[in-house]
Amino acid sequence: MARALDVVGDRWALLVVRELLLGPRRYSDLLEGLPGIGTNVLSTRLRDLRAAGIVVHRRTPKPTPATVYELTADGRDLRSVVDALVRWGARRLTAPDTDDILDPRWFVGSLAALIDGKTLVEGTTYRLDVDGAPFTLDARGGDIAASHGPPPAATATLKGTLRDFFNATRGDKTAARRLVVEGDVRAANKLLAAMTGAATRTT
Amino acid sequence: MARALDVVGDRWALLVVRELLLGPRRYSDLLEGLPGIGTNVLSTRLRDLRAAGIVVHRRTPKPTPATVYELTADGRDLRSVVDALVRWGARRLTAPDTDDILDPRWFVGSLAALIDGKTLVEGTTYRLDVDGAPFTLDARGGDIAASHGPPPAATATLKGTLRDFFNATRGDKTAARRLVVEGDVRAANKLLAAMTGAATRTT
DNA sequence: CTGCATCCGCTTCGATACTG
DNA sequence: CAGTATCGAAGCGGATGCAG
Repeated sequence: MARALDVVGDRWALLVVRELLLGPRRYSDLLEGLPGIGTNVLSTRLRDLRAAGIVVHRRTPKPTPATVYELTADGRDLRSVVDALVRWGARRLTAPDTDDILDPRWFVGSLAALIDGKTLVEGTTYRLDVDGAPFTLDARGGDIAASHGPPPAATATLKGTLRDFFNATRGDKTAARRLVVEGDVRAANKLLAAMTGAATRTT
Repeated sequence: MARALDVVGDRWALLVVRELLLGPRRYSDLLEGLPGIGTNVLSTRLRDLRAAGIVVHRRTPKPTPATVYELTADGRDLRSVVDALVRWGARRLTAPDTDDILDPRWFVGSLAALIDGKTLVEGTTYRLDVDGAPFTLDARGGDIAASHGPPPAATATLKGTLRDFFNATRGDKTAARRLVVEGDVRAANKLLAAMTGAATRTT
């Protein structure tokens, strides 16, 4: 464990990994996704994570010149660590302070960790539109992989505000009913059922 | 996750938790179990962890006056986080450097995280004597709980040097055969089989 | 505009020394 | 044994500068 903490024990390392678990991101995306990190710290973290073989950066000269950072296979394996932290931290999140949950990305990432993927049908792909931002939820191998951006093809789509999504995970069925469902209604209801109360479950 | 890291994201916090997962410990035990921590940092961490409801300290006036620190239920739940880190870090532990693995406590704690508890018989209690230090391994609920000290009653006992134990987890069958088995041989062999190659498995 | 590097004030760390 | 006090060094958060 000490070896693991040598690599991802720094204050921001796991938060950077968490951002990249949703898909590749640019330097400035990471900066705004990690409020308060400071540009020097981010560049140092990225360099360290790159040296540790957790992150790679790649240029995308296709449409616009930019560099994106993404996780290696080793980095993606940190999802078990991130998920464990999310699950443990979710129970201590007693008060849904208005300032606490700001970013749809954070919500979707946590959601994937909190839902029991085994209650969903293997291979189902969901599209979530949270405050207008599209995300993909993929049920495979008994757990759920989240990524930003819309899926090529979705089994079902859920749309709604971040607040309604959030309250739904805390057991608010009224909020859950406010979410707009499209596509396979049966599949959507399975996800809704799994979501409901996800943040308050002990497991 | 940010909330979780607020509490256990500090440099030594999870290492302190890891020590206490093996059972209650005194201040000076923790100091020597965490090389390089510095007494002021330890006292600060313990105060913070106590304020967060993860650790409590209790006086034991029975035989000798001393203060022991132990985890609350919330603190014990961090085992999933610690185990995830151990499993992730184990694969990066390529070289079995002679200086890397020093403490039998660290080995036993990692072992419990790396073994698949479902291959053992529910309720089995093992005693491990590693370099003469006794430990308890309890198979319950599909995973394995490790603690320091001998069990009241053991189904089987394994004795050996730390090096032999360690090499056994890396697939060295010669080292595994050097371990002395007492008690229920069938149960002991189940554990040995689960141990063998535990550190190199991908899962 | 993106992807950093540099400087600066401040907190925290690690080590040592000291006390109830 | 169980910490507190002190101190230099390192790292963090923030602002700014700057090349591609």
